[in-house]
Amino acid sequence: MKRRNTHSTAEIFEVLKSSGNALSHDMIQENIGSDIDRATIYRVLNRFCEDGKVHKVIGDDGKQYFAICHNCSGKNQVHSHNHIHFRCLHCGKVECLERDLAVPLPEGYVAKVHNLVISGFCNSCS
Amino acid sequence: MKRRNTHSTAEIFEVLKSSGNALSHDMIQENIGSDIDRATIYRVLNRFCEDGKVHKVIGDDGKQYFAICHNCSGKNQVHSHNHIHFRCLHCGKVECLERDLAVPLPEGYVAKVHNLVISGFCNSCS
DNA sequence: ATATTATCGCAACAAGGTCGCATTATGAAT
DNA sequence: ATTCATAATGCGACCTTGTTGCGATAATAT
Ligand SMILES: [Mn+2]
Ligand SMILES: [Mn+2]
Ligand SMILES: [Zn+2]
Ligand SMILES: [Zn+2]
Repeated sequence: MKRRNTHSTAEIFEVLKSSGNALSHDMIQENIGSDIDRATIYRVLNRFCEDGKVHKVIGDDGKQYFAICHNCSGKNQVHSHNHIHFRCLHCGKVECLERDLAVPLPEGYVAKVHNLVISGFCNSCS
Repeated sequence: MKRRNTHSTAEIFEVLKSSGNALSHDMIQENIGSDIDRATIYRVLNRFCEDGKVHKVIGDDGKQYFAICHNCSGKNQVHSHNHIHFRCLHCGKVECLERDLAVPLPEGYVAKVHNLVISGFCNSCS
């Protein structure tokens, strides 16, 4: 299962990188030049996640958002990013607030995945 | 639009209360005695939310979970609960960790809704 | 008891995401 | 350069979660 370099993967990664934010599937499809199938986009994104190049967040709208990983060592499927994400209710932007958050859990609880989203109005929209 | 007391509302609220956790639609349908239609359950739950009796969390599985509000003054549709929720990857339980969390946002950002979920293994499953 | 209308049940719908499968095209081997 | 194995794609079908329209039912007030 060695990865291949395809047009799709290159373009999708480029869109994610140049955006700098977390993007949903349809945001990616809009910002992309060529026509790439929905299923392909999801498959590419999930592959990126497996490879530790990208992480996924579920928004409070129930949609999946994908953002490039920074300082992400592990290549595991689940690389926990314990930072907050902010989703603007006006412009739709979803960004990673890179400041890490220490979350205290009760005794005996083991955290595997952090999915922290705050929605509201961003600095450009408030 | 005055609310009426129906079997459905009573039963659903009772299930939520006796459970003590945040429940998804299908969890409610399982734990309920009678047969209540899916659409009705959602409508009842959304009414509860509007009335400030219940709050909703989107899990990292993309599903909606509903939990009874404690210390919730406002009757607004959006009553922000800035506490963490924990979803157990083994037993499926979703609970409100009632300890409030102070989240620092960058200048100019206005928080409206908090959707904070950590998944992993609870004390009974770790 | 009657009237009003909030709520219900059912079916249809919509959105987001996944999967199976035949086809394409990447990267390695010759 | 050609051939080969198979990763990746496109398309359609499918699934799950949740919402909506509408006629039927039942909760409350008079
Ligand atoms: Mn992030
Ligand atoms: Mn809660
Ligand atoms: Zn904005
Ligand atoms: Zn558990």
